[in-house]
Amino acid sequence: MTKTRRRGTELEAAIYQATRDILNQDGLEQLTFANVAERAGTSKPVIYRRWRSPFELAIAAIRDQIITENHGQLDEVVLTGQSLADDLFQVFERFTVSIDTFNQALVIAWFRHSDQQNNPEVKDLLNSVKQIDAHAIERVCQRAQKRGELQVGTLPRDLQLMPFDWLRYRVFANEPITDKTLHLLIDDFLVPAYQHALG
Amino acid sequence: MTKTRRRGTELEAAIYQATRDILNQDGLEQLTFANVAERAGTSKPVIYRRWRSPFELAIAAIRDQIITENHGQLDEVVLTGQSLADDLFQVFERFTVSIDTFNQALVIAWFRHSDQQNNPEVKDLLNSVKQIDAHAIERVCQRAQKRGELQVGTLPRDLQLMPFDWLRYRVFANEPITDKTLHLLIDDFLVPAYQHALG
DNA sequence: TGATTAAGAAACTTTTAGTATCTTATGCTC
DNA sequence: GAGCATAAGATACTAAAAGTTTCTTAATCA
Repeated sequence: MTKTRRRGTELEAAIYQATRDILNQDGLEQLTFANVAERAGTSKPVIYRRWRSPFELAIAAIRDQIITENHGQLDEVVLTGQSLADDLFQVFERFTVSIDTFNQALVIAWFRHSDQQNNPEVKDLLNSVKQIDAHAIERVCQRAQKRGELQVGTLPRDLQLMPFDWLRYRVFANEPITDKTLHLLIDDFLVPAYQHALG
Repeated sequence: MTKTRRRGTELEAAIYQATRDILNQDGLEQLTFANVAERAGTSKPVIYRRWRSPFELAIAAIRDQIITENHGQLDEVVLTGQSLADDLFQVFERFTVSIDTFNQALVIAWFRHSDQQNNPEVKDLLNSVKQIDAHAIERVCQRAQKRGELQVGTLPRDLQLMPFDWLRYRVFANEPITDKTLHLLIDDFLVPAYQHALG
């Protein structure tokens, strides 16, 4: 019989981890408070005291991961490419690592039929992620401008975010993302489009 | 007390309609057999006899709508544009009418954590929709080729489908789609990309 | 060291999903 | 048109899971 009890931040971290494990391994359908409690080695009331529903918990757990772990690094990737295309490839290769988690938040929002108006948590998450994505592209463009590949200027926000949207959609629709996919995106779409917009 | 009883196709149509109403108005979370039965003016056992779960019913109802009503018309849109950009606009404007329904199928697949391998119904749906979308683009390109705007050739499949993917993503992420959005997509992305690929 | 807070176990209540049974309307066959 | 097979729909039941309450005791802090 264990006499030790976790509490506070340590306990919450364990609950978040258990939540994400269930989401990734078994899917949203299996995300119940009972399952989370068992996996985190705690009990239902502990979880009920903190979150109102498995969905709130899921959003919190996803937020925790995106903000603290994965995504914050995207706009800090060290760019070493010799061209616009090279740099873009580096950004997107890093990006593909952490897509799944974010999509789950959107699926949850859809499932609950609550748009961002009703769901400030999801809205915040979305905005902070967009901010990071756009910044990564800005860095790439600035390097290309220094090289003389692009003229000076800033791309429209929707243009900046489009490749990220598309890659997320592919994951959502269960389409593979390979190096070839990324090269198609970069060579046939982005470089021509950027040159057209800043050319 | 009503003595009249619907059966067969008529009854199924009512159940499909009730299912879609619930999906659109209340979301997937509210899609239970009890709710569907009540809304369709029938009873639970009738529905249990035909479908195994609310998800199977949802896929069937969505399939019913996409195949029979909305989407089949996309590649039959009468194109009257004077340019590649005009024609593309006409296709996408028509496309935006029927996106929601399709995304719901993807959300359901995600929720159940079943990819297309496990879910032939979803796979079929996806493929038939992709076929239609790609064909619509092919028609537009052929017209542009006759006009001399593009060289002869066929775009890669992923390139053909990219704008549809992106628009679906925007709906999924609750981003607005306006005429301005479409013009950005067409003028800054597609036309340069198509000219690059067939230029 | 005593007081306060919160974790965790267990039992309980309530709700909902899923099933079984039965009556009777519908539509087909002879 | 009478009788028969099929399936709709009402009702009640069963089983499982969600959600809640209570209580004991570990952790933390004054």
